Amino acid sequence: MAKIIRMKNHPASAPALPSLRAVPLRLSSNGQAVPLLDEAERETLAGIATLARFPRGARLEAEGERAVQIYNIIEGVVKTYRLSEDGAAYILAFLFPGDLVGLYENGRYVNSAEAVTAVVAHRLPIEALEQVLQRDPALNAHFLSKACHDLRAAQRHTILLAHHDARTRVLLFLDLIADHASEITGSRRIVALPMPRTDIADYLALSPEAVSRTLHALEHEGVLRFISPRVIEFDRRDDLPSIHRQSG
Amino acid sequence: MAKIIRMKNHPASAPALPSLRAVPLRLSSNGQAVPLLDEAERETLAGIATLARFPRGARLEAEGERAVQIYNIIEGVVKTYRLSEDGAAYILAFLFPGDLVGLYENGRYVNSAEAVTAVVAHRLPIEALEQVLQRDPALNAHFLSKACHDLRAAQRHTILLAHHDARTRVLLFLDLIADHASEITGSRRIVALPMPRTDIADYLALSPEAVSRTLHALEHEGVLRFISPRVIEFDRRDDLPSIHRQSG
DNA sequence: CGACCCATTGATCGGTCTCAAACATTGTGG
DNA sequence: CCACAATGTTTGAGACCGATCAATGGGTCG
Repeated sequence: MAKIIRMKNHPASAPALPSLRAVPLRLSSNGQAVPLLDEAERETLAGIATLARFPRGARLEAEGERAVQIYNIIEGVVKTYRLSEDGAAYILAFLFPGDLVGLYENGRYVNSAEAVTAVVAHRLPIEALEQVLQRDPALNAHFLSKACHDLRAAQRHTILLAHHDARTRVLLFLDLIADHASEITGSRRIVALPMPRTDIADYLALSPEAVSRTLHALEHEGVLRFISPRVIEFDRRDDLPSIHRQSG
Repeated sequence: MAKIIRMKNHPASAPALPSLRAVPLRLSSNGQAVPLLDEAERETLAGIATLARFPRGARLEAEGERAVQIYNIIEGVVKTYRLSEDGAAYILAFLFPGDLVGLYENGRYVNSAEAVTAVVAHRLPIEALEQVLQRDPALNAHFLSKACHDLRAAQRHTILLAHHDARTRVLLFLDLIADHASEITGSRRIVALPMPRTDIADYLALSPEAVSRTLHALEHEGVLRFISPRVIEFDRRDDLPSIHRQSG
């Protein structure tokens, strides 16, 4: 059961148009993430996009490579990471449908990216994308909103790591992942963890053993319940510091 | 000695125009941070900006406040942070001249910001700024570049925190701060630390005691030398994992 | 010169890492 | 359909490192 539960139905013959999901900068009704692009903007992006499919474990890009394209995820989960010299991985983010993959600097990718599950994505050539953004200020503004959204997400990750105890980190992680891959079932939520424990550990800066121990300690506390190793029933704790919530 | 060493000379009567510093997205000669804006763009921003001065310790904005303006730092150092319920602070970034302060979401500031030193900044009203960006796609693209730059900086912070040992965190911090506030003196560099140990600790997710101990341990190793508690002579170590360097 | 903030140092405690091994799950081929 | 292999996951025991609590020392500014 390694696939996201909340999966949209879309026939393989007609994949969804490009889409950016983010919490808007301006005041909106609720502080939740919403699709930023209107139909015309999605069509504009589709005009320069080609479809790409990746099996689980495939690498979308590598740190230091010349950046020629970015990806817009339609379906599946991607992780971005860096490798240290001793082989340890530092996972920077898990990316979901509506996210962009391919942050670059000085013409080269900053991070590596790998498919955690099977992934379908739009491939957007950088050259064409920059021209489109230059001609369409509103679209450019949406990419700026998305960048700000990702910056806030990175800051939440920072705050997660700033907590010393494994318990808080794991709870914050579950809270984070539940926003993307969960399904409400009565008063509790079923949360699917698309990635192995090692990836969770590399994201939380914990050992896989500590992740496992902490999850089971939380089960004994009654905070969550295992349905399978990758699927848990989880009721968001309200005693988490409000500082970590999506919309402050 | 709490002020930045590498300080530009500018008469108080004619403050510098707004400026954005970042590593460009596109391939450039060296991978270093450079001013993004040309003279016309700086004048455009100056047209909507008003000058603001803050003494050390002044708060520029608070988490949750309605966002009406952002700041472009001309001189001084600002920290952005969040407070947890028990009063602990999580410092997310130290910001320097050429940086922007005031990340917001859903119309409200995400973080609090406070002047670490005396600060001079341009106040940019959000409403006017968005109109200017809408009319000037190139300027908009530069703000996108800056957002990507800040995202990469946040990821570097994440990787810093992912390291377990205090020694590595402190070395990475010194490397980071040296890019902004250092002066070459022969083969070594004089690095000024504008902030107290408690702020360093809150940025590194260490206790102030651990920061102090680690700095002195590094002095005993010969990696650095104290000139005063806030000024050290520091030669960038080459045995740091390359993963952390500014340009990969 | 004194008061306050900041920085440093010391001892104990606790939590996570590490190393090691058993167990479960998934996918594959006979 | 079952046996097997390869991941992936869980559990256990001891060592290490930074947090914590407490107290002293130093700098700076009024």
